[in-house]
Amino acid sequence: MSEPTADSRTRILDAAEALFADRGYEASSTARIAGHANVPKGLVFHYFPQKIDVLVALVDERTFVEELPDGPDAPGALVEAVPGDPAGTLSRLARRLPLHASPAMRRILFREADTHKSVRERLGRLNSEVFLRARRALELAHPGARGDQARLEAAAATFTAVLIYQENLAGLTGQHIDPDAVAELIVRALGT
Amino acid sequence: MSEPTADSRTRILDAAEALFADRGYEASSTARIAGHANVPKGLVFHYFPQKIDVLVALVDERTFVEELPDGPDAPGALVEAVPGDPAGTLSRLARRLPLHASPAMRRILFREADTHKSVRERLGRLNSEVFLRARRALELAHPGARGDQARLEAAAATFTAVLIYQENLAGLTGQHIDPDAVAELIVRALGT
Amino acid sequence: MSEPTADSRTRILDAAEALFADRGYEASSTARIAGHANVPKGLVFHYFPQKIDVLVALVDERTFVEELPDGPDAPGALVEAVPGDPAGTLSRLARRLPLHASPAMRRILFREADTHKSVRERLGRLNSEVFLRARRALELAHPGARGDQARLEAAAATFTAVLIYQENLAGLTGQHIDPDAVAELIVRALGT
Amino acid sequence: MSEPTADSRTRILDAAEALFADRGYEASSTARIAGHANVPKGLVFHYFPQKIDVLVALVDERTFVEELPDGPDAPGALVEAVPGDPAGTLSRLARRLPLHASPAMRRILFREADTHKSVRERLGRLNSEVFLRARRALELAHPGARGDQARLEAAAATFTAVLIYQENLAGLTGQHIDPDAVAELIVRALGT
DNA sequence: AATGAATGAGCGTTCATTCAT
DNA sequence: AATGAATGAACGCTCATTCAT
Repeated sequence: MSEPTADSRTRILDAAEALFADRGYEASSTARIAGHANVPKGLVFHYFPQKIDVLVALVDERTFVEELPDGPDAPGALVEAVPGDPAGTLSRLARRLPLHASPAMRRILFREADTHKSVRERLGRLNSEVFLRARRALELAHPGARGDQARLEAAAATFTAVLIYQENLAGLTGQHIDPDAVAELIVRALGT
Repeated sequence: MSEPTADSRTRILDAAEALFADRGYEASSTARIAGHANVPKGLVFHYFPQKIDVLVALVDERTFVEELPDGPDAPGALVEAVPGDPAGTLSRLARRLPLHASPAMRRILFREADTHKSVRERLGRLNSEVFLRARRALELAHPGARGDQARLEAAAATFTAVLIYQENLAGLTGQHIDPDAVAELIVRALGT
Repeated sequence: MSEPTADSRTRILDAAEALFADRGYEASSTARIAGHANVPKGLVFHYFPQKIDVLVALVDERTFVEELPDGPDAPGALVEAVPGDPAGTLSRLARRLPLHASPAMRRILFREADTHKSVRERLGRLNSEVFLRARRALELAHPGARGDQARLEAAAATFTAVLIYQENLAGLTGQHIDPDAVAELIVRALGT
Repeated sequence: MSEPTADSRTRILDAAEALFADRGYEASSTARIAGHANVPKGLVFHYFPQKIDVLVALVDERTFVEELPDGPDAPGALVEAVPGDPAGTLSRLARRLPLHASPAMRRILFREADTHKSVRERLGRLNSEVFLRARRALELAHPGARGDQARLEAAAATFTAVLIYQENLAGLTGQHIDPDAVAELIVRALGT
């Protein structure tokens, strides 16, 4: 038995996700959200007392940053890590960002981050996570790099920044950056 | 000796610069701009027929991307370039972005880029300029890197991205990146 | 027993009808309409998304052109027609214009016709209807007038124009025209 | 020697004439008039202290109702009158309205009449004049019609109304009326 | 006579939010 | 839980008019 129409709350969130991604939070009125969701205007405020709560709920419920389980040294924590192949490891990380979110939610995450604290926090968590993984991957690949802690951090931070903002940057500046090339670069910089 | 009161148009732009940087373009009403500038509401529209024209005027008049003079090989074109010291050259570039703009205008440039074409274009110009200079610096430092054109470009693009977005990224993700460390990293990656 | 207060939408239309008739559409602000209707400004736009929709609604809902029922020869189609008494027939038509509308709506109909298409269309319908009835009346009265089709049409058009614009003309030019006298004139012109 | 550019006052009136005819008095701002006239905004108010004065000046200076000279029986007063040819006389009147005004000024005259007293007065004068001439023409043609004074007046008023509003009516109702046919009709109505 | 900056009331419209039902 | 009428502050913008120069 297939579901009937999704329930109102879900439909409201669906509509908001599409609209926020398309035109931004400010430019999406609650009335329009209700219209797209095909629910009466008042119902939006029944579920979400303030407009901002819709955004918060979206970020809470529809983005998920996959965190490294257990301690930093837990076995199997980093599926993509392959000792001895640091560039490949980073490339795989690039292709499997530890972020579960629709493309629309990704756009929202970047677009609203500088105006809304809860969004910014989620983005910060994503950043930490990617940074952590990149650093771990580099550590695993270069067991000797211990003395170069500072350089390793800079490498991980650089990779993280480029990786997370890649899409965004291309839209703003028109310049495309290939994450694989950056991965290779980073690895060379730390190379034997 | 204090200046006489600046003329109204300047006061309007001053107020807008401060407000746009502080709360964003959308959230700064024309009435508030007029209030801060201490001019009547109508005067804003006397000088700037549409609100967006205030933003455009700010970007036009208060940001300036310093472009490389003459041809690509003009002497003195790249004041920060010192052959044989690529890392230092990049570091100097990091400290002297070819962008003349107040801190407030920089915030505006990054913040409004994805919503307003004219802002995006200015940012694109800045990006190109930094990329060009970074690439030139790396070429000068590594005359032998000719065969590695692709890697050189990736290096320049990576450095540019980190450099331009550094401030922004720190605000969004809480992670600080030291441009000097990135410069050193990049240079190492291109190796001897 | 006085009616309970009419609902808001009705009160808005009442206020607009009075104001549009009194000072014209352009000169009646939405704020003033709301004030007269004793409703908050925003409510006007709840019911009528654009100001023009108020005028359109008035014309749609508060003017009605009574069209000739059935086919052109339907019995009883033209209640005022009395064969053999064409002047009387026209006079009766003059006294019972096939237009159901308050005096205020009539003023609005004439006043806004040249600026607003929907008003003009309604007025055009009224004109056609009066013309049709006048022509029919003359045909019934002068069964022999078949050869004079052109003259008959001119007569009907003349009568229609004078009849419909009578009130308007008196206001503009100060000259009053007696529809009965025109009816008699028209009939004489078409001879025995 | 041809004139240099017309003087400012004239240019302002030219611009206002074109704009008022095109979009109406209310919808033509003084700033736009100044723009079209290529004069500074302030100058409009130098010549015409209030906006309405522009309209008044246009009507005063650019429309002229040619009045019957001398007394009502002055010889040669009615150039188009030809005793014995009343229909022809009326037709000639239709073709040579005693109104000197550009097509633009005619539009203004009809359009603004119901909102502006000075315009309405000028239109009233035109109406009287046409009425007078039509009545005189009919009197000359039908010397015996003395007993029918009332009918003669109705005939003249009908002809006047149709003649003056002909163009206007066609625009509003889509119905065209041929003044010659009306002339013939009127004359038949008074016929021998 | 000529100029354009200055003024402020008012306009149509939007919108988040409230609330009685 | 569900509804949509009601509310009023605020928004971007227009405009006739004033006035110092």
